[in-house]
Amino acid sequence: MGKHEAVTEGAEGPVQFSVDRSSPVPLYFQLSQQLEAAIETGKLAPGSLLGNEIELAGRLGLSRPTVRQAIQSLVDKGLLVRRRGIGTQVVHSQVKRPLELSSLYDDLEAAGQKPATKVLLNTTTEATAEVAAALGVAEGEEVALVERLRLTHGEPMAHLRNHLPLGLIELETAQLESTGLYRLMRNAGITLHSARQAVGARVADAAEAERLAEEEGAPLLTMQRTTFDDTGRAVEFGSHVYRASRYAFEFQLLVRP
Amino acid sequence: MGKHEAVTEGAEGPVQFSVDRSSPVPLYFQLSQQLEAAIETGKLAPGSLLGNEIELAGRLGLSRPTVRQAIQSLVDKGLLVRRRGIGTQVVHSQVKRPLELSSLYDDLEAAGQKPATKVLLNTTTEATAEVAAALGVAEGEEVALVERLRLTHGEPMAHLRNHLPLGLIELETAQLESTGLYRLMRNAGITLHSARQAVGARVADAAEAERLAEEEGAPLLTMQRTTFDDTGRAVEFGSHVYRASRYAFEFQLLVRP
DNA sequence: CAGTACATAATGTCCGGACAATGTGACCTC
DNA sequence: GAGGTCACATTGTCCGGACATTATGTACTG
Repeated sequence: MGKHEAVTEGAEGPVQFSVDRSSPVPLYFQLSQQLEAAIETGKLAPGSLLGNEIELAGRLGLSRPTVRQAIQSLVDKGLLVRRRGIGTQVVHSQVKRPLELSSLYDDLEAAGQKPATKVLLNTTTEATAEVAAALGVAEGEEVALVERLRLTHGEPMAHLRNHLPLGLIELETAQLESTGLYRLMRNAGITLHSARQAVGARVADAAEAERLAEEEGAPLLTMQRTTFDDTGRAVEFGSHVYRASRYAFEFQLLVRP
Repeated sequence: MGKHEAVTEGAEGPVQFSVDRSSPVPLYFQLSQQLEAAIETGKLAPGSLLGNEIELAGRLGLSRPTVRQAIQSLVDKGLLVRRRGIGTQVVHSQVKRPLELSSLYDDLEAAGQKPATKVLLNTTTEATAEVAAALGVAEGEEVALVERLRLTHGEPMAHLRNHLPLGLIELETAQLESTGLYRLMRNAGITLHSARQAVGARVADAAEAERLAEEEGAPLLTMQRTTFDDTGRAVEFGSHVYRASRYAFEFQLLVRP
């Protein structure tokens, strides 16, 4: 199969793109990945124009809709901005990543913190009113309960309590200690779709302080999260407490046009 | 101009859609709005199939790409889920709204809380190292500074401190007390694009406690936010403190597939 | 010199079709 | 009856074109 190539004027000379029609990877996806890589490595400088869609399509041997689909996916990610009559520009700010439904485990791992997990509890319990409402089950119904302590550098960082409906996934303590809950759920074939979160703060009582190696009255960051799969089922309800002295939520968010 | 209509089987009978080709509103947008309205009012029941794209297009007198564009926008909003070989389903969870770059003012107003704002400070100051780094200006450069107290039911809820580059917008105290900062910026022609946020917690010191009518040692929720416009300029740096006893961040987020 | 009108360039919208990939269910075979 | 095979339905990808809309710059006009 022939490879088509195209050149776009970057900051330090031209940037090359090419697509492989014999690959099973969709053409628009090939292009969007190359564009994203070029942007992230700085080969496409912030603020620079991308060159018009028609010509880019022609040079790559693609149709304009395909090129547009590639560009659109990066616009949705916040990496590009389109201006009618002007062109498409590389956004010029420190966009890192938008808010994702990532687990604390993944966050820490990405930050190179090598998180450790200690499973305090892995059992079942009767759903309280709050848990039942969140998971959409009857009050008093049996649900899975996991309590974990997340540590970095041997120091506790957060206390995580999760309730899950039964029959969804078999949680083994060993797995829980070696990876994050979301990864386990994804591996079990559950398609995470959305989550509803609430973030607040309170001060530690004696028991919490003890668990987290803080003093009584220390500030704590709290998060409650209900996660849904793509059928709309609630698949997890989490009630977490973080030491404010050691953790803060950081995220990027995009304005939907 | 002829109107085409289409019927999709909903929960309690058929749902009608129609597009008006004489309208300047894009066809895909007309359709997506009607679909969204039907979903929100429950005329399209959660979990119900949408009917295949080809037929829907035919009945509306639209092409399939146009119908797909309408559906895609709702998939991006998390309202619909596509399954290859199956069809398009109405997601059936309590999706309310994804995380948006909304101001506290809008949040409270939407919740029917009638927020009041008291401007404590509306002046300029020299940028500290932190502010300079966030706004991308030189340390010591003159920037605008606004401090506001946000109240509901006569009770303080949050202390808001914002730094802005000079020359971007003229902030008048009267306007600041009657609406939110983001709305003022949008009205001034600034296109908000993305923001980087950090949410943490700490306990109140004596001065903060006094300002917020809390006691010393009370838990506070803190947020720092840098907002960028679509050219990548930092247009605002906010450093806010909320009374944890009266406020928590709530939001919905979607998993990007 | 200022203001308008026009040409130009780029993205936005829309069409009609083609083939591929995938999940479901029915049918058939053993 | 159990299992595999195949037809079918549906979304996924891609094409090539057409016209509309909007912003920019230029040339013309008063």
